[in-house]
Amino acid sequence: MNIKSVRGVHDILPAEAPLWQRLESAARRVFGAYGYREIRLPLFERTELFARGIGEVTDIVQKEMYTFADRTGESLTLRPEATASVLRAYIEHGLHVQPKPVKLYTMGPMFRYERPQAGRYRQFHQLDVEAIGEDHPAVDAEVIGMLVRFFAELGLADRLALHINSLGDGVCRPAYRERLVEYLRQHAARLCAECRDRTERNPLRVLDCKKPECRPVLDQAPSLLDFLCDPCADNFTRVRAYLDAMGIRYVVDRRLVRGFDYYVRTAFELLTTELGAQNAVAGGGRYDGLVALLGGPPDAATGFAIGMERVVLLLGGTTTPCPPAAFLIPLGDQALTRLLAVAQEVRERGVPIELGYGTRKLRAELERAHRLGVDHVVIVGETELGREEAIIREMKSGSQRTVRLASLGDELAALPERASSTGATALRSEGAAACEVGSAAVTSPEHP
RNA sequence: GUGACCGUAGCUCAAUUGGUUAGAGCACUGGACUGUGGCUCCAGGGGUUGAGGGUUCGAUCCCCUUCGGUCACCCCA
Repeated sequence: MNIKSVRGVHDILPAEAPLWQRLESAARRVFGAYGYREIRLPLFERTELFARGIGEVTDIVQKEMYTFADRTGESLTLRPEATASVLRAYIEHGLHVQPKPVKLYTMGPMFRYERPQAGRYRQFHQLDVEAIGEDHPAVDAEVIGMLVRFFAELGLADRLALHINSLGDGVCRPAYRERLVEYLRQHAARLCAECRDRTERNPLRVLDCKKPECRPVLDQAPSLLDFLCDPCADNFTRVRAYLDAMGIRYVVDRRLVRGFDYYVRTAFELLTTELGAQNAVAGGGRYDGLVALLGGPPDAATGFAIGMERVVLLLGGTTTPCPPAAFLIPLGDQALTRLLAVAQEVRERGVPIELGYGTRKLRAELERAHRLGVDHVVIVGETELGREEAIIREMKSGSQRTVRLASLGDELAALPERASSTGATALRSEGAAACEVGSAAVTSPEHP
């Protein structure tokens, strides 16, 4: 039996990889402009880190972690999210001595043992951002502004809605929670079984229930926003004022909640209606208690995570490779030897070259060149070799010219540039179909 | 973890109530066309019908199990 990939994981094939490169380069560009620096982290940590950092009673820790014992018997876990690792590194390497806030981003795969579904996988990827050591509401607004800018950069701004809320803090939330539980118990008869159960376990999440029969009760439920203590209310007002000043549109969504106690005040999500049940493309908020909980200084922190698969789904489509500048067709072994050397030289100069291997008929090679979409083809057979010449054929017109074999490299390097030399996206000269060059595409200094 | 639907070639899909050698298009390779592409035609390579078991003279089709996919619940990115 053939070996197949594991459930819930997927390969990112060449047709799709340029989309990911586009995401990654947009992230580096945008986050860099806001002063964020990349941190690269291990994919697994001691299980204890996640158990403490995410919360023992959460679904993630209770049933979704990829946990295993290494050879010494120590319990390790593939990271289900990045925040705990970022903070662990922040504490472990004393990054807290740097000017605050310490602004970090990281990206890569996360692992959760869940049933796969549209926009949800067992190995998935996140872009993760954390601003640590500053509790000013402007940091929340600034981080949200960066998130919005990132999606604007990708052309997705008008397909996403920004929802924000305030979760209060350790002073005002307990009082609200008590009040909410009281209300939910009163109206338990009109709630679904799940909501009745959650009323005791995790009352804030009840507000999240999507079942229509629960809506009337939940819509009338007391709102956390009405219970915010003065400092939290002021904080939320200021966050919104900053967002308004930046011209960022949002809706205050009082159903937006977080499961863990260390989340305080600002919470936000970017939502879409285009991905089925998985409507959150990015989510974040403030978690002032977490650094201390993990054994660090009492530093405040705020941040967000972007689900990369979900962004790629929104971007949609696939890409076709950009054609090389020229296709070299040797006829026979001797010609191949010469053209291989020429190709090596021209590629050194950053010009993409495709090369035949002299094993097929000229006709077949030309057909292949045509299908690759190349503009120029070089033909060198016995005749040309004998004269130290090469034929350069312009495919569209069919016109050919003969050049000295010795100067073929210069001729090829001087071919008009088709691909955009700046971005990761270029248009084919035919105009219709877009093609992609790798984000590492090089333009040689001699040919800007 | 629960539920529904679905697995046939690299891709998109066929295959009479269960019927003998599982087909087509696209893609790939070659030929018609000895060293000159786009069009056309022909041919070829490719499949343990996801896997395992069962019923049957006979299973892609019916049954069971399992793996995977899709969607939803749960939860989240």
